[in-house]
Amino acid sequence: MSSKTVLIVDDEDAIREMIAVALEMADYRVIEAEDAQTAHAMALDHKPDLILLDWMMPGTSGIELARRLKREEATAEMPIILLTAKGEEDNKVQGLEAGADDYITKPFSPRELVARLKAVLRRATPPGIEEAVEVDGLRLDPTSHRVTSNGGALEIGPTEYRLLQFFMTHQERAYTRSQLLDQVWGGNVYVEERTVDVHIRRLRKSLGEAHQHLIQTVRGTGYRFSTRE
Amino acid sequence: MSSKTVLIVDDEDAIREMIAVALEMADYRVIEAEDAQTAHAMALDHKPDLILLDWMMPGTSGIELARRLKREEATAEMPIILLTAKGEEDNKVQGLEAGADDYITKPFSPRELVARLKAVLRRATPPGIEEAVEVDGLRLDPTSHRVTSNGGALEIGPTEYRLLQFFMTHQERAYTRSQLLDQVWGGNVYVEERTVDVHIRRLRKSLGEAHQHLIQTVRGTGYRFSTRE
DNA sequence: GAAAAGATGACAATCATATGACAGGCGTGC
DNA sequence: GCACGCCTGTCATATGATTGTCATCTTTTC
Repeated sequence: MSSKTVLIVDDEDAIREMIAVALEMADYRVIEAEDAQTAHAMALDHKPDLILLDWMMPGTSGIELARRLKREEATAEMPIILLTAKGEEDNKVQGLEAGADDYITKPFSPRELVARLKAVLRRATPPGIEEAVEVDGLRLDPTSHRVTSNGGALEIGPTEYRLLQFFMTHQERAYTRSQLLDQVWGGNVYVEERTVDVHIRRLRKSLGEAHQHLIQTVRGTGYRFSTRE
Repeated sequence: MSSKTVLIVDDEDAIREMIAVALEMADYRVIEAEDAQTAHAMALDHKPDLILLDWMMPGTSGIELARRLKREEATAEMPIILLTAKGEEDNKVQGLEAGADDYITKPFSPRELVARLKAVLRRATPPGIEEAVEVDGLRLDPTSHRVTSNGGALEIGPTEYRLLQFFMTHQERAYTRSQLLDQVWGGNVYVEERTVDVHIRRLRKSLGEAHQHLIQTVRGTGYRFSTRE
């Protein structure tokens, strides 16, 4: 799962640092800006997935920046969370009007910050709709996350599920072990190529007699999912 | 019966107010938004039972918002009634195409508004919200707010009840912890994802031997309610 | 038949989920 | 106002599934 990038905009080093640490621990990538000007440029350059914006800053204020970002098409979709000192309730309305997606009052706990950030990100990224694939009575349904063989549910591990999903959406084509590692395991993991063999075996086992012929060995190359032959 | 929540979206304060009063008299809970942005957020956060949407608004228009709401899964099921100025008959087609469930022409009487609103709500209320759902001898009856297993009443906490209700009305589908938090806890609460595990356990415990197999773990993903396997 | 490539079974480390316990919050009844 | 019990969310720990690797066996190729 690729981690999300968060842009922190605050004029105080200490606060930026504190937030950055909290977010990095929660496995987000973090970029920082200490004024609105820089922040605006970074938003355009790095396209962060979310912006944490301090309300009060010297020069262009946070809320002004929020408005500006929402006005421009390139940045309008980026969710914004405003940070503000306590007890400024009317700011809240103003903030949400400016297009902020959420609003956190200082002081806040790292836990709260991360939780709300997650919630906002979740809302901003509607899950893609995936369709079921069916071949020869073998059916993989991403919605229920289930694989059935002629109607009967199959026992299948997470990796084998991903492997099968990849194969079923890329049929009739041979892949090397290396390609499969990239596609199914993800770009930069370090595992032995032979490991693919093992998972292929596990997948075949899971598929059972009825369908294991669909996973074919291509000698000297790798594997292929095919209904033919 | 718990009263329904209606989200009013209109840029004119006076109109919102007028409608709000009418609806509150008819015993609906009312929330308001004056632009599409806010409305979208509120729809996600508060999960209103129905949305009253002004056709013409500055910025994102009503119809655009309608389309967006229908496109996203979390809001697709919410019925929408479009409000529009008189004599724009062709809007009607466009509106219904965008997924609106009904269409009211301004000016309208409060009586008419409430009547059509009721009608739409009646039509739109899916089973499980008002009607009982039953699966394999496990029965959840929203009217009496009661769960029975082969006739015998079950001890079940509020959260577990909502969780079960959600599951029974969304069967054969895998949900991540995150999605369950959104759907069952509501969009704006911040709790640990692991908390879901605990409530799943409590729910399973409540269901007892007879039915706990219906709540299935989908390793690496989340949980699923299913009668199969 | 020998070499090369793939299949298979076993295994230990790792990771995700299940479980039990606990403390704070909330409402109820006294 | 106060004690009580229920519900919740969180944590630490237990349990069990999954993963990557290796050694060994089988098949294919020439």
